[in-house]
Amino acid sequence: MTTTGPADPSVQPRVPLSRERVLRAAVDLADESGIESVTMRTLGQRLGVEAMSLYNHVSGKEDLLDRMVDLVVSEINDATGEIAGDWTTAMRRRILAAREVLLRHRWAPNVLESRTNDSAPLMRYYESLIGLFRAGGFSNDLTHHALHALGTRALGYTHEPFDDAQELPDPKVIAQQLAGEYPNIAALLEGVSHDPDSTLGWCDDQFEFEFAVDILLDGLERLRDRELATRSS
Amino acid sequence: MTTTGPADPSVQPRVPLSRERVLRAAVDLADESGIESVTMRTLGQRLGVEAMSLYNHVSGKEDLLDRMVDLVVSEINDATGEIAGDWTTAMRRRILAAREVLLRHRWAPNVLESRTNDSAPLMRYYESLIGLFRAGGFSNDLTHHALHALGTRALGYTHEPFDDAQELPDPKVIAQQLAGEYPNIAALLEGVSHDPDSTLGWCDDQFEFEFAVDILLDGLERLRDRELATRSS
DNA sequence: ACCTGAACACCGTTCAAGT
DNA sequence: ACCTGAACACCGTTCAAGT
Repeated sequence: MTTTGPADPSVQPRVPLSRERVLRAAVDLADESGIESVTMRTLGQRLGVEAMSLYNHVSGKEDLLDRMVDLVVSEINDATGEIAGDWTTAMRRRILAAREVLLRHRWAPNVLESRTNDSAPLMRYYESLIGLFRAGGFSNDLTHHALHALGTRALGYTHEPFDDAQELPDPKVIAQQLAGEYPNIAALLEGVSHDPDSTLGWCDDQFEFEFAVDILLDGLERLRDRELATRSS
Repeated sequence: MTTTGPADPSVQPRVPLSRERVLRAAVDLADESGIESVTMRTLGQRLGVEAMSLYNHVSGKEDLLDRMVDLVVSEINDATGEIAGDWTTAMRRRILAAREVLLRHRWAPNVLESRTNDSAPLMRYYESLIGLFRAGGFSNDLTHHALHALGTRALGYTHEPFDDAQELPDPKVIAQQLAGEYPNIAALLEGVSHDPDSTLGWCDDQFEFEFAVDILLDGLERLRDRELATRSS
């Protein structure tokens, strides 16, 4: 068995705390146990240190959260920076690549939205998206509207009001329970039993996300074409 | 001056606490001072009672938040229930009416998304939306995808990653500061100075919201028409 | 049946003290 | 320069006690 005496350099307490290590540990902790488990005390514990030591590397909880978001958005930039090509396919691929990153950090969207300070990595991401729109022939105005229309989908995620209602049991059973009070919902749920190709009854998040992105990108492209046509006339 | 003796029925402590009063007070408090100010202690204080008394009318903080959301969604149902007509205009008007309600309760979207229990008023709202789609000739599948595509916009709101960056000072000044690091963002911001009709530089939330809703509704209608065409062929 | 006071287990954070 | 222990001001919540 290996000795873990104070001279052993592989032993935990030897590696010194740093801002970098604190932030990485916070992201890992949030990935594993959820953002609500990221408290100064548990984070310190994970790093083998008292909570108060963290304040030497981070100015407080808000700063910690700001920098955690920065790390995640930097990951998005790394994953999407190289993606180029004609604007619709490039935009689509970037958005889906961003989505993959966020699926690894499910706490990130909510934290991102709670931030009030702007983030340099986020600026860089939008810088690159705007470049794509402009190269695709979009006017300033249409680019602006397009960013708003995509909203958080530009970053690869979306909020849905029924986020947690997705682990449904057999939709047919539920449909019968709801038939009295909610006939339309019940009929919708029953749709799945009559049509074997239906995607109803379970929700394929990836499909639904792409479905919505495609509607938006198609619509935006149509508006750009119209814009180009009126401009040249 | 009026006497406020113990026999005066108009004096505050006389009106007894009730579940209804607790919930109304909580919504009012959140509207006025933000959701973070809704603590059991401050809510009790507002009602002239100790925090612990609230537990006689509400099973806890989570229950309180559930019911606060229910109140707001009920308001949406009241505002939208009567709106009928051909599906695009009816859907559009309902969504915009829901938006007006949520603009009066800005804390509601975030709380709604943090809920894990499903809400009867929310079910009723979706029941009515689904009815609109079905009456408009949408298949079960397309109705399902449509609800996902609309996402929270079906309820009249949307999350944008730059929510707080909207009280910008002069966009031209910002553009110059950003020109070095973010040339595309800067160019976008400068667009406003070259085009007097541009909507850039400030963000008209209502315009942007309707812009996105219209893209989605147009796209959905197009898909429905295609669906109807293939079905009848 | 409803309300209260004291207490508990958690937060983030400050500060004086250690090395 | 970095880490610690004790303390403070907040949370939500429990519980025994009052009326």
